[in-house]
Amino acid sequence: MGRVNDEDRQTPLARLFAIAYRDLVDGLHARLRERGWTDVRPAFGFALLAARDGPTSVTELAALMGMTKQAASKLAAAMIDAGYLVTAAGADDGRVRPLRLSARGRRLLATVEQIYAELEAEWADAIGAGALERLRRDLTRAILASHGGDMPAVRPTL
Amino acid sequence: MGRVNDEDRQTPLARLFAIAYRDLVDGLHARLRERGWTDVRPAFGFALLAARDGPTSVTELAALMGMTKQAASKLAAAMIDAGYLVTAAGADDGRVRPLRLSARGRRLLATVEQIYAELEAEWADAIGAGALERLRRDLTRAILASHGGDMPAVRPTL
DNA sequence: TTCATATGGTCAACGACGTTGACCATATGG
DNA sequence: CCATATGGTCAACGTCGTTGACCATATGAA
Repeated sequence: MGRVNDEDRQTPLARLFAIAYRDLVDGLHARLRERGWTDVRPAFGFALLAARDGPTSVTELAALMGMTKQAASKLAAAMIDAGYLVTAAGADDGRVRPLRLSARGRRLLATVEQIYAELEAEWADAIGAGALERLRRDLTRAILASHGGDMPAVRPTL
Repeated sequence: MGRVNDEDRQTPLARLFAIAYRDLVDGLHARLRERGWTDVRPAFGFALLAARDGPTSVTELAALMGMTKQAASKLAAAMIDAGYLVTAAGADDGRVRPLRLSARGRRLLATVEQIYAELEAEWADAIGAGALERLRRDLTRAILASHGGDMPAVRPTL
């Protein structure tokens, strides 16, 4: 007793976050594959959410995901290729090309939301629903506090 | 009141983890740059920790970081190139090439630990030390629970 | 109207980083 | 002494993001 060994050292938060994130993302995509969605790339998830409530645009996507317009443009192209997004007409501004979910995209989104709910439910089983909500609340608070009250992009925009 | 808008929907845990992780990692590297460490790549951090308490090896590195031996080999080469690691002789097993911290690597590690402590202290200021430890405990518990009690690699080994 | 400037979006070249596959060197147990 | 496992490297490739150059449309001011 009293000796500080490796295990006594607290695991760095960064490591915990990295592990937790990959757990969820890998779990999601593993289950998607099990259910026949074999061409869903990890980056698709957040883009689907962005288009959930209405058309997005390349620039919006870029801001949400904290990447350049060029990268967002490639991502959108890949998702259009895969049949999850379609470019829609009808923007007031002639420069923007609205992106919206295709029928298949809506089906994927529904599946993603269902699987994701399962994953969070499993976390709740593991540590208790109360602890899970506490975790979400603490984490949200910490992030908001260090960003002046705004929820930042998935990756901070550089 | 009563209307469910975007902000009422709970932010997915995965998104929170992704943001939190990048916050810490980017914060660390930004401050390293400020202090003159300009050639530190994000992947170096966990490798430094691996070599903290004694020599590692490419295979150990690979296991810790959840990547292939080949990728770990490249990472080690980059860190040797940059002068943070040295290959040491003196393994019982003639196949392994022990990796240990150079003097410069030890100085970097000390700086990283100091900055990292600052970052966690800022989180503690933001949400309270108690809440931060609670967060760490809940998260650790959740991860361990879904991995049969072992702390997994940063990225799950495939 | 017209021009300067800002903004949405694309194309092309490149770089960082990981993967697979083939291969060599050393251990280790019949 | 050989079969097999394990530590490590080299080479080719894929994914995904970046920078830089560029085009098209808006917008405000002269």
